[in-house]
Amino acid sequence: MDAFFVSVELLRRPALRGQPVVVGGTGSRGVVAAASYEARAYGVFSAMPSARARRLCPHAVFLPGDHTHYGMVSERVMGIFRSFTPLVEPISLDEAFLDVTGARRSQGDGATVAQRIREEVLASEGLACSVGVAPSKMLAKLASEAAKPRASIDGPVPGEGVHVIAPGEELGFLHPLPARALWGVGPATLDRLERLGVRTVGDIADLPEDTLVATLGSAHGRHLAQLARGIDPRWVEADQKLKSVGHEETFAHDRHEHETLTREAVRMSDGVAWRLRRAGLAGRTVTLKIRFADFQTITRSSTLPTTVDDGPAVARAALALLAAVDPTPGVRLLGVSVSGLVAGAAQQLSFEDLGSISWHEASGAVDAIRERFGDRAIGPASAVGEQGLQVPRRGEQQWGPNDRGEAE
DNA sequence: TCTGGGGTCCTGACCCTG
DNA sequence: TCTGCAGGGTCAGGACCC
Repeated sequence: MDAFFVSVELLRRPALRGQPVVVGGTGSRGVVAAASYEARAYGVFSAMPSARARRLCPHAVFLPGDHTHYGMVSERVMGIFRSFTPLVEPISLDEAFLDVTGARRSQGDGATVAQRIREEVLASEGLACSVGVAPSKMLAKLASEAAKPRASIDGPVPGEGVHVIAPGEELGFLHPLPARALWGVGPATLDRLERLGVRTVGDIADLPEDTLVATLGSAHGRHLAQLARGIDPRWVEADQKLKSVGHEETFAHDRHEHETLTREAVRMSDGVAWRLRRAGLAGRTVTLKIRFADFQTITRSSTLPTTVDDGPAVARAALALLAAVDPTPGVRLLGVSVSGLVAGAAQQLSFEDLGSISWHEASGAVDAIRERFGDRAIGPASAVGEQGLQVPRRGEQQWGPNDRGEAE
């Protein structure tokens, strides 16, 4: 999807069309989630600190993101994709891989299917998307980027909408691209590659695989060597299993006291456990993540004897890890996640009782109350702060806190 | 300039076990 | 009993993706 979050907002606020619009965190610690092509012309890009975006483009309209709404629109768009092929692998809210090999006889070739998908998404949702058609996932992804509109100081330059890389054309397309274009080449890898004199994907392809392995490690080196030669054997996987569920928040102001962090950890544990139960999952490993004021980030994890899916059990493990951390230098981010997931309820019930019922049964009652009265109707008493009960919702603070310290 | 949130995957260190 | 080794699990950190 092209500038997905911005495009969705423009449907709700058509008066903003043609203006620089930025969606993301609006506080001083927020980041840009998406920028309209008009804003991009000023050098505003996603993942950029919002404060910097404001300096670059002070007259832009800044909107807080609405993750819930984007999620609903995304579901509908994915539904359109699935009407063309069941083999849809979502990468994010606004991107997906589609394997249309089996649909060619009934729907036409890749380019035809791509064009029909674009027309359908535009007609149903009013949203523009760009499609890459290629023999492999990585090439399709790069082709879709080649098909996108471009920002310029004279306004957005329309893209071709559909870009096709036919068999035999892979290396001609791939090798002139900058090395950074390859999936798996981020700032750190690029830095190492540049020390080898690498500038383009073709340069990577010219390097012996042994050199890449010695520079980047075995798995990463071999993987990049293959990608640079246009070899990408990964299939489109329609039903990928979730491997971890977590929640983390950057605070508007650093926290220095154990008491505050304990309350936050209980609140997050409750939210994570609730999401696990709704997904029908339970996990064994609880990880606590802490980012200090100087941006040093540590993780501490604990693997439990049995799987857990209730808030008190997750919180117990998280608080035990938190107890060993000194928060006095200032903590800017706290996170709780659960991994080692298995389908189904927790293996063993907690022995702690609430009178005559177990925590597991209590969690079921909590879920029923939230189902009926909303997610903030009930929660752990120890998580109640000055603003009342704050059960974390997935993505509600996706792009950073506002300066009042509230979720956006 | 001052850096979000939700994820996945990889690597290396360390420990335990056979 | 001690030592070496291999393999697996755990833990922590880093890099990357959108």
